[in-house]
Amino acid sequence: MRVTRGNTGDTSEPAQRSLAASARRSQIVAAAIETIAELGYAQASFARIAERAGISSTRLISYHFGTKDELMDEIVVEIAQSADRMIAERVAEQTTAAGALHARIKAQLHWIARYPAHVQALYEISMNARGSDGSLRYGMAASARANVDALEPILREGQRSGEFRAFDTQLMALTIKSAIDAAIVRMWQPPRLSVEECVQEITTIAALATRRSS
Amino acid sequence: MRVTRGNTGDTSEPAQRSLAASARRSQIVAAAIETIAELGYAQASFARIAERAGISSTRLISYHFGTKDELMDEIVVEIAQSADRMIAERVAEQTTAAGALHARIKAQLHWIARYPAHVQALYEISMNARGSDGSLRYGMAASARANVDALEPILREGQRSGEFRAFDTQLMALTIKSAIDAAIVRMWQPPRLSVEECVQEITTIAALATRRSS
Amino acid sequence: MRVTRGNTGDTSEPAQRSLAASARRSQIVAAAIETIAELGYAQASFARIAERAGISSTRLISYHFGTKDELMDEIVVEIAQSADRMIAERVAEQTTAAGALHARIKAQLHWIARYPAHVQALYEISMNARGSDGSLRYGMAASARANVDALEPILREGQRSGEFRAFDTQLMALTIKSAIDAAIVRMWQPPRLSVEECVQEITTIAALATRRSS
Amino acid sequence: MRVTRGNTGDTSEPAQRSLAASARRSQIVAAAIETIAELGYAQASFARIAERAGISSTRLISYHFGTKDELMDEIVVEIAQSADRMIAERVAEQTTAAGALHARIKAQLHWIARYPAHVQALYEISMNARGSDGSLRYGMAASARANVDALEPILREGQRSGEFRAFDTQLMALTIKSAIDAAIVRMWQPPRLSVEECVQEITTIAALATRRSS
DNA sequence: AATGAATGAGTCTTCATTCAT
DNA sequence: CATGAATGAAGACTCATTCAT
Repeated sequence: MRVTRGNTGDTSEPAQRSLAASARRSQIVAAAIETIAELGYAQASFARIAERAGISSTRLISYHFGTKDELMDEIVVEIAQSADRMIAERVAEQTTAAGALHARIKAQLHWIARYPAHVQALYEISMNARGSDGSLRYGMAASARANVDALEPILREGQRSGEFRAFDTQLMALTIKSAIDAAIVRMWQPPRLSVEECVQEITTIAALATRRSS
Repeated sequence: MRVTRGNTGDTSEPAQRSLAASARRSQIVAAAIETIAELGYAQASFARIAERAGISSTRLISYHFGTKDELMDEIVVEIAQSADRMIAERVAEQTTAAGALHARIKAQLHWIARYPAHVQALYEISMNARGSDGSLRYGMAASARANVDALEPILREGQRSGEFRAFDTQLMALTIKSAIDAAIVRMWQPPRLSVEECVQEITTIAALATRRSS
Repeated sequence: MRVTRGNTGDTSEPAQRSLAASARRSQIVAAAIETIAELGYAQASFARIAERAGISSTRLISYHFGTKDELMDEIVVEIAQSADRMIAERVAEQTTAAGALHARIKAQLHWIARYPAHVQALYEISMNARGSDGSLRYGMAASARANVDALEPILREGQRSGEFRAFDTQLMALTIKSAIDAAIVRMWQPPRLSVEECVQEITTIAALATRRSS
Repeated sequence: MRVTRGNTGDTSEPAQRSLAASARRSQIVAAAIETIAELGYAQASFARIAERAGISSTRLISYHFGTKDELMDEIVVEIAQSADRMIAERVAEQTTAAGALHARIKAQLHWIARYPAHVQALYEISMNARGSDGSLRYGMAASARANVDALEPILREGQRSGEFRAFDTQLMALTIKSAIDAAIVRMWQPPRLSVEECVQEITTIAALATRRSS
């Protein structure tokens, strides 16, 4: 991992990205996501990303994004927004904690089913991108954190309202998030389950694991 | 230019490793595990491994293991055996499926707590080691497969004996495995839970998710 | 470990070489030819070529040519063109087969005398450059083939017109080509013969070996 | 090419090879010849030779031969003796220069046809083996010299006796040697000529090129 | 907004040879 | 007669980044 020195020498890098990201930027981000998803983080060199993006020189990437880390930052944000757009609204309209939990699991699984490359890429990046000191740039659980952070309030609310039993909310949130990850494998590797089947199984497990014992 | 042709090139690789792996081999494997766990797979170069092992030249590694892939193979086997030694016997003495499931979760979590570097390293290797065609050498779920394969028979037996309800055994196995992974995060990242607390939480969840509804 | 996948790895190899090969490319090709001629193919490492070319890093070579094989391809083409430019026209103006044969031998020998390094380098490359399967990249007779292919039509025409006797045209072409190679030794190793003396001897031999017996 | 330092340290290398070369030595020499013939000089590493010889360690090679150069020396001698045994006697019984020339060409071609690997290996070694100063260890024409040195006396005798016309005997010897080399290509690369056909063609050419004009 | 040229550090692997026993 | 262990040098090639225009 290279020591990032300030790019003092460069004279003409676009100082502030325009509000509407340029087509070039999107093109590169898309190519990077595909490349990372397919070949893995370590193999996703500027050269291979450029090749997939159909641009002649890697210089365009560093021109638009500066360093590789900055490109990754943008990718992570892009993917997170993609998921949020699809998930948040479906949860908002729920009134009970159990309903919100169910809705969130369902929406999450549907997003995963729809954007497999995004899932893979986010995973690769969060597990491999490291700073110059060797530590993970996005944290080992970066891909998890967003989901966990969104799940925990639901769980706490369920406990407060009496819908859910007592348990460690953070670990339960992690477990549900992990169960969703498990469903990814079940959806992608034969013998495959459908999205709906996974939703059925996971929501059942979540319900059993969280509800007050009768 | 490289005439790829097995590793015939290595002058005199020890043809048959002695039954008790040499001290040097163990030393290198241990250093490699530590390096991978701390810095990640991509950063675990021969140079860094050699440095940690306290040997003068990277040549010693390729001398003993041939290629990096072969070193990784040995590490994976070593780690798997380490886990098996600790887990298998504790499960064997159980008579009920629920008991076996409980014992396995507990033993697994204790192994994880005891050998964190092994866990990390196995994870890094299985997620990053790739063959020349770009595919994962140990499969995306390699670190999972062993556990899943061990869990599923327990679940099926539980369904057969009537202890467990009906569910997709493979997905349930994956989910339990993932719940254990989730506990890893909970054990390692503050605010930390103790091993016993994790055992308590996870076994409860597993019991609730699998038992016949009353 | 190496993910062999074309030379996608090179960050930004110049996509399309400008029509007039850049000065740098020519400089490197020239240095490579000299190095190969003097030290032999196996010793002509990027490091030694770079040193002779007076460039700071071997990276410049792989930047401009990608791989060593591609550099060799360029050298071979360059040398072949050099020879063709000098030889073809002198043969074209001949009207008889005997005349053409004589002209070709003469032109070939003059080219050899003038570009000894090119001759040596072409020889070294064709005899040593090998593909990943171990086979010769340019064929054992690559340096010969061009000459043989040029000679054979002349010989066949001579037989057709009745100037020449019956013989195996391919073997005769090979023999004449080899006789020219023999003259190389005679020109370069003491006691030396002059180019003209060699022309005289070889054309005499060729004439005697091909003409219709009286 | 490594600077050969005296092997002062080694305590037990066989000081003088026994008169009858040991079976091990022959085995290694044979494996080396095959390896060089098939893969080329540069690829004929100790490791690959050992592999083909079926011995476990390259140490055996350096044990028996000291350095690679010494192994090559032995190979060259071995091959030269092989050829001499087969050729010399057939020439000796000739009484005329033309007869001797004919006999030598024939015997040479038959040896080539019979020991193709020896031919290839000798060629590879003479063209590639270099000393620490970069110069060819056996000379560019090493494989040629023996034949040339044997041919020239025949040619001079033929000129003295009046059988042959005036020509540069050294160049003629080289040319005939080269014509034989040409026949190698003709014998080994399709469309193939038989040995006898090659003998016929080459001896005809040699006769036409050398005899007194009528 | 884009591009060509250049670069130094780093990767794994291969090499013949030497030190021990 | 044989072998296991170790080694330093060198190989081609890949990497993200910077300098120019």
